[in-house]
Amino acid sequence: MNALTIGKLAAATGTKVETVRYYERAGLIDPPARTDGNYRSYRPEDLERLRFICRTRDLGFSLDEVRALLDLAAQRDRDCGTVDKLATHHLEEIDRKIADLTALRRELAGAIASCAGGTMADCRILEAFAPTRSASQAS
Amino acid sequence: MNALTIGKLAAATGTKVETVRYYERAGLIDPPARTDGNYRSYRPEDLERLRFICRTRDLGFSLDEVRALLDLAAQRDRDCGTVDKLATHHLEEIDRKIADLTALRRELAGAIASCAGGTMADCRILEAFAPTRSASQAS
DNA sequence: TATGGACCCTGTAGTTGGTACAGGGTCAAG
DNA sequence: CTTGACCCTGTACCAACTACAGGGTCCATA
Repeated sequence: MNALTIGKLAAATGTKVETVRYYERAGLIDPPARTDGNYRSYRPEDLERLRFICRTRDLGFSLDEVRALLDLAAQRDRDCGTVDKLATHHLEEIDRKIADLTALRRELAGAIASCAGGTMADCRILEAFAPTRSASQAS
Repeated sequence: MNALTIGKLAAATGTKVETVRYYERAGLIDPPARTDGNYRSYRPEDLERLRFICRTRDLGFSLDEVRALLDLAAQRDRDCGTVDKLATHHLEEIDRKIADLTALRRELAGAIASCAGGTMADCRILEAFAPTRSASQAS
């Protein structure tokens, strides 16, 4: 009745049709029923599932992690400690990335700040990128 | 005399041999001279160049940007404003990434904090990943 | 001198998470 | 009945490597 075409499903979640098909190939969503004309026909639950996938992807989980979360969510009687572990691990990774980017940002900002213009030959930014101070001599 | 094999070059920069060959294919480093046995033979300048590439890659520049920086650095008499622009633009991107990750971190941390354990069925983390509160009813 | 192991060569395929066609079929409105 | 929007499959492409497979080279040691 309230079946959805792939286009509607994609539109409802802000994904692209190709991405939905890709998720099917990747085993994140089950192959749906087909209409007489061989169109994919989705049920409301499929929309929920896709929304879950989009949300977790937005939160930076890899497709493998999303798969794991979906599997876990399906086992409704089990303890949710595993989910907590997965999420916490992901949080740590995010923290690592932020720390890396912050360090990198400081370095780059320092290099930029030290440049007073002029020619390439005495550009402090390029100098900061060259690992030895003699990087630009010699023939 | 002080010619380097690809292995030495890679070791001296902390890259892998395959990566060096990849950079050659990608046009970041010139095809070096070959020995009688058809081994690549690198000069000290090549080491400098590879170090520059590694350093800028570490700072998060894309290979395209690295290529541009290398081209710019070679034009020693020109004004270095372009380098400044490229670096500043990259810095802005890093800031964007940090901001994105920070927002995401907050969301994820919130979800994790709200979970008090129990079964999947009442896991707050999973709930936070489900976009509608009715995501788990109906057969 | 022979041989073994460390190194090098080319070429191709895989990774992640999609995106972009090409070349068709289907469906609903006018 | 035609037009245009949508759908189908299959394949190739993106970054930036990485990992083989199947061979060749080099050199130290027995």
